[in-house]
Amino acid sequence: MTNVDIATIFGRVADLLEFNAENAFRVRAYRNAAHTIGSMVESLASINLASINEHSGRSLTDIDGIGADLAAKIQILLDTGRLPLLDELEKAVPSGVFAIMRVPGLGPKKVKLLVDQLGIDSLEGLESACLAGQVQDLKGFGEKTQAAILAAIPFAKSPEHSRLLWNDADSTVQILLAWMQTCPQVRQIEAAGSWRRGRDTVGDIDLLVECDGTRETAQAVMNHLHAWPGTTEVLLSGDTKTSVRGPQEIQIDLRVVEHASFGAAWQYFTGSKEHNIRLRSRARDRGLTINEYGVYRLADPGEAGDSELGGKVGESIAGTTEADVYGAVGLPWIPPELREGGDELLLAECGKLPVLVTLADIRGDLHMHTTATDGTATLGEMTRAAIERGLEYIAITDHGKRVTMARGLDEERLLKQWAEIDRLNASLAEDGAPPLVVLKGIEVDMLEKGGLDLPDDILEQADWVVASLHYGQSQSRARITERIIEAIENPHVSVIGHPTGRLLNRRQAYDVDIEAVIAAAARTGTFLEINANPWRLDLNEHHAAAAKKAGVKLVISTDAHATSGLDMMRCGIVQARRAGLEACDIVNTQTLIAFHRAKKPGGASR
DNA sequence: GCCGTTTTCGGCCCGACTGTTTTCAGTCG
Repeated sequence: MTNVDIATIFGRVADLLEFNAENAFRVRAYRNAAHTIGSMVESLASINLASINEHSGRSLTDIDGIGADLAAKIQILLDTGRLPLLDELEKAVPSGVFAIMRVPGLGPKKVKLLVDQLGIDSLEGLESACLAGQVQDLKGFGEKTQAAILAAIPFAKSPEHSRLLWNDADSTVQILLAWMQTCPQVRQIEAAGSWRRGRDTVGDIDLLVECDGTRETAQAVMNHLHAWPGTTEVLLSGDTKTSVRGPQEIQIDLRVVEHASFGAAWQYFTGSKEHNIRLRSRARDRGLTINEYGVYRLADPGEAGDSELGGKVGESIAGTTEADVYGAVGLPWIPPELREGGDELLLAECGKLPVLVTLADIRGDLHMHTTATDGTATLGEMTRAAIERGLEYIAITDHGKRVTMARGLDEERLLKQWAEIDRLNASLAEDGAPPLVVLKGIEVDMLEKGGLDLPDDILEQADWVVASLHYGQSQSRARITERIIEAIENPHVSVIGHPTGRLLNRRQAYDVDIEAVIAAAARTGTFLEINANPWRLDLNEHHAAAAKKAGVKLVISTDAHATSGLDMMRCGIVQARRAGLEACDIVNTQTLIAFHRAKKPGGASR
């Protein structure tokens, strides 16, 4: 049982408990546990073993949100691979329920009614019941609800709606912001939600607009979104809030607020939900309450009234800016990338928030391809593009010969490329200080049978060696882990490229003991990559944070296959920020001289 | 089901929108 297995089981228990209308806080406890466990790198099995053997002070109940009961359930899962509670729940609930729950507008209560009263246990059954007019007669349903369900069934039937990659969502966000700014009633507009927190994928887009506070202007702003050429459908529209469907089926939520509430609303709509729950709990402890309109004292509820656009009229403490909202509960402003309901409030409280790395900190890019293998730009073109972007050094890392599909380089072609790089560097340096230094690199492949696809006597001549695993991804966890650790132990390997191999929305990571990989990297001084390609973002934020904790330095690289690929660096930066990384944790924020000093001994030095 | 410089019991974030209602429940974020 891996952490992910256990998290999945707890999530399923939460779903089923919710369907049974169990205590909402019990449901939340299972969901929280699933979320926490799913993002942990340290395996529950090893924590459990350590606590049983009593040679460690750490036990399962030390994990935030895991009490005696859940700890016992985790142990049962580790011992037997099954959870009796889940088996029981699944026996009592028809399996088609989860498909029905995916119909927008149908939650646990309504679905339970459909199941209990009409015996519906599938989407098909639901469809025929609607067509027969049976659904509208149920208590709490009606004609409109029945029609809405019927209209939404195709949506629920279609294959899992995948979330947008952050980079794709970002493009839509930029277009939307520009469009909305052409609306004269818009005084200020910002995007919030998971896009702002920089999650690797984004489920919907949240926009926040400030206007003068009257109903008419709020309506005009919402109408402007309805009129956006990308809007395909208006899902709902009230006094201050509207939702539409946009390109690629993405849902866009727009909220209109007054100036005095803008910061509170931005904070609220940025989330995450868990972060907001913790922040609001903290407010309650201090006799305050936070909503999207501001921070208020918890006194004289009778005095509270409503303004035209909603919100309490009473003793408001803060709300104009986010910093004021955090300040009202005694905290400094917290960067959105850290707002996931982990330990960020604690760090903020004791003044230990990291100073997160920014794009401006980056001096080099250490993973890219050229036309020598599967890139679309030549060595010269990539170099010019890097200079235009203000980089001080780059490493050319075309594929090694194992990647035959990309015409991977053998010894002869690689040495030829390196000679070309020597000449290029010389010409760049002709007029004094070179604008940029090109490093002689290679992306070697970790072979299925072990070892690398180029020999050590070649690799020792390189400035920079990326080792990646492209083949044999379905091998066992033990075998894949062994292959990667063997590469880490090679003195010439500088960094492990995209260490887990995931492709978002397309392919799972290969099965690898990432804890062991991180430990080996720490032991040998090998770097780990945060691959900035929007499909990869690999390592993910949890792994990258664990690497930092273990003392491993990270490299953010674009893996560019075209000059435009160099611009993806910002995606990697966002990922690194989510991991809480500072400039000093990232190798390619260093000057070229410091970078050479930081590499492990074994490679060539310039 | 978790959690505790007030607590081992009694709390647990907060509000908009819709449809079905006649004051509110369910859903969603």
